[in-house]
Amino acid sequence: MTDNEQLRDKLHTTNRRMTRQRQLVFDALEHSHDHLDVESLYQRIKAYDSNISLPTVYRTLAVLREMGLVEEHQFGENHSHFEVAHPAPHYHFTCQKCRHVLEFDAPQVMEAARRLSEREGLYITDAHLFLSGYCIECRNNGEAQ
Amino acid sequence: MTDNEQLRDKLHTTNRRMTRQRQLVFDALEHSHDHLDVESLYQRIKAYDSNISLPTVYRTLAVLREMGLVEEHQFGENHSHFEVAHPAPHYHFTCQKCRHVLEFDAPQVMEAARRLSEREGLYITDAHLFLSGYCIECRNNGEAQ
DNA sequence: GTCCATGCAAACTGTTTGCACGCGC
DNA sequence: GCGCGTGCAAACAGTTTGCATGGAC
Repeated sequence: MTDNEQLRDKLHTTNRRMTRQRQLVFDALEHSHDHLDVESLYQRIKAYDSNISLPTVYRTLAVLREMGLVEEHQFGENHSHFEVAHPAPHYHFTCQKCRHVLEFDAPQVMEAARRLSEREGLYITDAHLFLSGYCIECRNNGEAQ
Repeated sequence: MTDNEQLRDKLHTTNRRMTRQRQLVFDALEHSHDHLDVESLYQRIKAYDSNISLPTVYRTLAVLREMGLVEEHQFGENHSHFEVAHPAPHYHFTCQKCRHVLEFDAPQVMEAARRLSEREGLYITDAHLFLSGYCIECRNNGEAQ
């Protein structure tokens, strides 16, 4: 099943329509392996459809997130970043200087979450581990530490 | 050393002045063992000084955070929550239904961070682990899961 | 043809800034 | 008294909403 079929399918089973705009937003996220904020995403999509509006991008992202196709992250900023949902849990480090994002996994985190949920009777649906500091390049440039 | 002396001291060593407003903001955070958002904090402080302004609360929080006396958290919302800084690293779970915040520690997290930083040459200054889901009360009330 | 999705403009929330006055040191 | 801190109002960034038109099914 191609990604677009997956999108069409998920939309159909939730009584939503496949539109050019939704396809464009999803494609843009798929083809960027970055963690785009809404404004950057909007700019990229405008290259393919100069008429698309920012509210449509926001509404589409909300729909995609609701359907579980994309994930939203804050990264300690006042705006959101989005990426296509990965099957495996994964976490993020961002450099405070160059804003580069590094993804990593750490099975210890789900283990800690599992223990906590057992002890406290929680039902945990989301786990975000967000590290920040300085990456090796920024450290070497003497820009910090 | 009392907490107010600690505040006065930190202010002094960073060439800042002790004001009634700064004292009030710090006190309010100290006496609430919650994770207040700025609006709630503002409302509480207004009970002691009805003239204090919201920008002053924001400016004071920025100063306290810079001095390392308070910590800021996002909790996946579009506004910030603040708490007095704890010596030990600690993490948060919030219930998506009742918004209750549970603090916990998990040494595995710093261990994972340490390994990652060694492997990638990072200098890590902050680690936030944020879990969310449903607390035991909200599960039992059949409100979710 | 029906009704959901879009574009536009305007509203809204959380936060920050410019500026003149006031108070800590 | 000097200059940082405050209150007020206004600006700002990111996001959401109301509404009339347009397009998916």
